[in-house]
Parts: sequence; C-alpha cells; structure tokens
Amino acid sequence: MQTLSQFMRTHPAGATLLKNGWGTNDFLDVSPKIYKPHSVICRQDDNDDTIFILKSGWAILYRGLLDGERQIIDTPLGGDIVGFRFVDGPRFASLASITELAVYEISRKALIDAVLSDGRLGNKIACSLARLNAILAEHLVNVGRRNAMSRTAHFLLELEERLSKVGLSDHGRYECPLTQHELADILGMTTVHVNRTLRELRKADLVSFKAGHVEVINRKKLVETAGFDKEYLR
Amino acid sequence: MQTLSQFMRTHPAGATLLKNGWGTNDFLDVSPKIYKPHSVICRQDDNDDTIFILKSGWAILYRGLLDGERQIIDTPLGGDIVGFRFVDGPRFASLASITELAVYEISRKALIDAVLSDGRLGNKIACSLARLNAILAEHLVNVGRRNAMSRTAHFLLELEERLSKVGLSDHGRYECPLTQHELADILGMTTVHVNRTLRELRKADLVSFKAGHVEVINRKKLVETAGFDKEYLR
DNA sequence: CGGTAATTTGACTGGAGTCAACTATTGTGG
DNA sequence: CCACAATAGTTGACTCCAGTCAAATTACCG
Repeated sequence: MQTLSQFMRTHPAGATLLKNGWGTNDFLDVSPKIYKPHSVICRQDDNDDTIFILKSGWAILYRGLLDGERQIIDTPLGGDIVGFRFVDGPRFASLASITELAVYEISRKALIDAVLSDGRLGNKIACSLARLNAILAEHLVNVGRRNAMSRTAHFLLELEERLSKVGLSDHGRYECPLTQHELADILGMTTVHVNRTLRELRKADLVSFKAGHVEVINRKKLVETAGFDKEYLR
Repeated sequence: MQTLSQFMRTHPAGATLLKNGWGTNDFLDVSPKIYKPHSVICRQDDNDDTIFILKSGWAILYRGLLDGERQIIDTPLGGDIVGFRFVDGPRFASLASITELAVYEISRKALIDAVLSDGRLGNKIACSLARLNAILAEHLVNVGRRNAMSRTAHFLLELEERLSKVGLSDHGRYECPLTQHELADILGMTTVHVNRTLRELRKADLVSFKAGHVEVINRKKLVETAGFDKEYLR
C-alpha cells in the first residue's frame, strides 16, 4: 500500500501540496485509511488534532448550523489538506466521504514539528493553504454576488478544472457523485431551485448534469454566463 | 519608525502571525508604507509579487466582477497577511485602504526564501493562513445560509471579536469606518437592505451602528440571532 | 456654504424559497 | 431476482425576503 511519502512524490497535483525532497520524514510513512461512502471522518466541535490529506475519492467539508441547515465549505479532492488549524481546539467543520475515500491521517503536532524542522515543508503547506484560500474566496464571491444560474454554472466549471488537475475530467466530461441536495448546500440554495436551475442550464444547451455525469455542451457561453476565470485555480 | 521585525515582536495579535525568535531576517527590517484613506494598494489581475502585512488601519480585500459588482472578501486588520499566493501570476483580488493605512510590503520571493530557510517562519505563515481560512469559511456560511438579520449581526460580532484582539474594541463598543455600501458588498446584500436591516437591529435593541460607531446593546440576544460562536477566531 | 457622498424611506417587483405531491432510481433483504 | 422501502429528482402553485427604482434627507469635506 502506498505511503503518504510515496503519494506525495507521484501525485499529479503535486503543485497542490508537497512534491519532492522531503520524503525522509518518518511521519510521512503512513498508509492511507479507507472510509466507506457516506461516512463521517471527523465532526465539527470534536477535539482531536488529526490532519487529513486526501488520496482519492470525493468528500465534503461542511459546517452545520444550529437550525439544522448546513453550508458545504469545500469539496476537497486528492492531494488536498483538510483540517489544518492555526491553534489547538475544537474543529471548525465536519468532513464526510461521498464515495469511498482514501485518506492519510497525521497528527497536527507531528506535522508542525516537521514544518519547524524543514522550511520546504512549511512552504508547501503554506502554498496549499493559499490555494484553498483562493478557492474559498471565489466560492464566497459566487454565493454572495452571482445569481442561481451563473452560480451553478461557475461551480460546475470549477469542478471540471479541479478534476482535470488530477486526471478525472476529460474534454468537458466528468463524473460527479454529488446529489442535488449536496449541490444546494454548496451553492447556498434550496434543492428545488438547484433542480430548476440545472434544467435551465440544460435547456439552454450550456451543461448537462444527469445521473452523476456532467458534460459541458457550450463552453464559451457557459464560461460567459458563469463569469468564470480559472486563474484562481492555477 | 518601527520595522516589521519590531512590529512582529510587539504586536498584540502575535498569535495571528509571527511572534518571536526570527527577528534576524534581513527582509523584516523594512519600514511601513503609509497610504491615504481610500487609496488602492494593489489591483486584481496585476502581476507584481508584493505581499502585504498590515500594521494599522482599515482595509478591504475585494474581487470585482465583469458586471461592475464586487464582493468584499475580507476586512484585514493589523497583523494580517494579504496577498500570499500559492504560485506566481496575476492577483486574485484588490486591496484598498478605508482609513489611513500602514503596511509592510515584502516581495513574495524574499518571504518564500525566508520560509525555506527557517521552519518557524513557515509555521507562522501557515497558521496565519489557516486562520484566514476559518474566517473565510465562516464568511461563506454567513452569506450562504443566514438571512439578512443574522448575517449582519454575525458580521458585527466578528468585527468586535477581531478588533478586541488588537485592542480596538472595548465592552462591545468600537469604531467602524465602513459605509453601508461597503457593508453590503461584504454581506452579499444591497445597500438599501443593509440600511433596513441595521434599523431592525437597532429597533430590536440588539446593536446600533450609527455614524461609524458600533455598540452591542443586548449581547445575549444578538449572539443568538446571529448564531455566533467565536471559536473560529481563536 | 455648496456640492458630493452617505443614509433613509416608500412603493413596487421579482428571484428564490416553501409546501406538497408525484415520479424515478437505487439499494436491500427475503 | 423480485418486492418494497428509502432516497433522489421533478414539477406546480403560492409566498416572501430581498432587490429595484426613485426621491428625499442628512452628513461630510474642501
């Protein structure tokens, strides 16, 4: 089974995280843990200090509100770090698998020790966090300032771009295991309205999202209605 | 004039960023640059590689859309890093001063070199970015899943908490130089609706925001309607 | 003081939410 | 392998929160 250190050296989205030159850290020699679809990997408010690096599969990172609603913060993919906090304390968000998920788990203390002793690691982590930052910021723009149509279009384009970095998208086609309900919690809309919006997008021959399969039909018009500029994902 | 390295050692929100033990880096011996109110410090899509560390004053970090709208991503305060990107390339967002602003400016290359040679710096940067992450994520939750009332209430409480960390808030009272128009661009609402919402909050004796002065009136009820839990700002 | 920017208010509109029913798909145990 | 339950998707009718448009009124600044 592939260890974290091997994964890092060979992962296509190495840019996302850490690439080479520090495969000597002991803590990297861990094997991935496998989770079943729809299992909870960690819970908001829990107090453990595990940090996760996803190897493969789909997951959602979300924050639940008191009234039972939730906002999905991100859909981390292979190579992404999840749960790195600036200080000890209860978790900010929950992480759940959508598909079967392979995850490297390391303790915050171990990672920080390694960062302290090797500047290259710190740099890689910082860069990875900066990328997450850009993704979050664009997500915020999306929810705060775009209407249902362009918001949905934008998200589907972002997914395509992110998936293509890890080889999971091809010519505007990719598999997406998210339900419309999950989509709604990502986009800050209701399930019903997501449904209607997807219908509109299909009727306008922009994208189709059917049975877990996404297909970009008219990229030019789609990018236009989304106001999408992939630069932030570089 | 206080250099960056001196600032870091004495800044009250040291936790936000870098505290001690690395004041020996040359690049830290820079003086802050002073900007007038309402000046643009850097522009989205520009290609310079300066990174900013705020010393004092209010600023907004925002992203403009093609249709002329904008979403304010964050209101960075003293001690916050702005503009750290994971890779070279055009800027993601613009930074503008609201009040007079003092800013330390360093080049991305210099900062990265320093990170590479000193793990402690990398750690501090990573922690600072992780904090920004949490703030962005909560901002997203706010805009995506809370209505005008609790959204506005939540933001005012977040400001209070962040300001109190740098000694700018006292017993639920603080100065806030943001206009209602800027507030609207932060909260993903219109100016008109921000105005009405602030009136509601005042009428309900929760908070008042008048003439740049914010005052928490009934904290318990305010926290409740906001669904505010300051843990993410620790 | 005069002009510009910011705030406030009212009347009206509309996009997205709510409620509710129905259909399609998936998955599971007998 | 089917029956049937549970989950996911779809659609219509109606509501409402927030947006739009427009016009004061007030605060700020040179």
